[in-house]
Amino acid sequence: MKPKDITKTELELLRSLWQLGPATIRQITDRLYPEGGHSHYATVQSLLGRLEVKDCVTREKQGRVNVFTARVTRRDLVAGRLQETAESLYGGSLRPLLSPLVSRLADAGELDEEELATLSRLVEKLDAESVEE
Amino acid sequence: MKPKDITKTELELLRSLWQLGPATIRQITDRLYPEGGHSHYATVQSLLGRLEVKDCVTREKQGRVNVFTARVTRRDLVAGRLQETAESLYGGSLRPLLSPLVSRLADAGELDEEELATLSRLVEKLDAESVEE
DNA sequence: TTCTTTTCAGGCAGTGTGCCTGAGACGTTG
DNA sequence: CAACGTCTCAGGCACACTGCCTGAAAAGAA
Repeated sequence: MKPKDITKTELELLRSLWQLGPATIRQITDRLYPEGGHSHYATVQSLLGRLEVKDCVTREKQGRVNVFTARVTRRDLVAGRLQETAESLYGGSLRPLLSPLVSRLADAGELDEEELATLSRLVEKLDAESVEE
Repeated sequence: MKPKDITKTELELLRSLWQLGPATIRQITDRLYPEGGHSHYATVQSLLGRLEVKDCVTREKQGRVNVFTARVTRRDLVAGRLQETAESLYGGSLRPLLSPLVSRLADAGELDEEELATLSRLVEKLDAESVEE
């Protein structure tokens, strides 16, 4: 159960499913390739098939058509990526991710003064506990 | 300058460089493949070459041998991964990463009561500001 | 010289990715 | 009915990447 090895194109499909909700190949194709012909339709189908074996999507036959539903949320994917990053770089520990994240949040100006202060204090404390780098 | 597309094997080399400091192919090979022969030596060389074109490593000729030095830190790689995740899933905004990270930190028991409380309060506030999911 | 070590150039099988063709199944419309 | 459009499945293809390896040359050590 590792919903991680998702390619950019596959992610586009998931995006569509998140927005549309359960949808048919046709609906997704029209969304990603307006003006798309038979080949694009088949491409979407291919990718959906791959997403299905990756357990990221379910297929349900409604009458004659297949309706696909996303089985993972954006949050699931984020969590998976964070886990993966922690594993490959810090032996599974997630705490070392906090400091870089806060740094970048600060740089990007995505936090206000007070939030930043709170976080910085906390990160500093955490980093002091563990020997860094 | 995107130090991200690093494979698991390449990461092993970087690990070695981080630990050894500037090192020769021989040193790295002995570390990763004790008992390794010519082919392993060449493998390491190949991978170092690829890391070089990815700007993750520098090569410097000292006398007859090449000495390789890591050009990225573990922190750089983490930051890159976070950025990448934010881009592919949230259009570049890093803030939505905070909430899942804190959740997992809590689940993993990597924080004490007080730290958790502080973070939870902050995350809750942030999530309230932005419409989530 | 002979042996060892380092280096470079290049290749190869396996896999993943994105895309596409072809053909059949089914219903609709003339 | 026949013609058409839509949906589905099976399969394939070119390209790139990954990890690994061979072969041979250059340069010092014995």
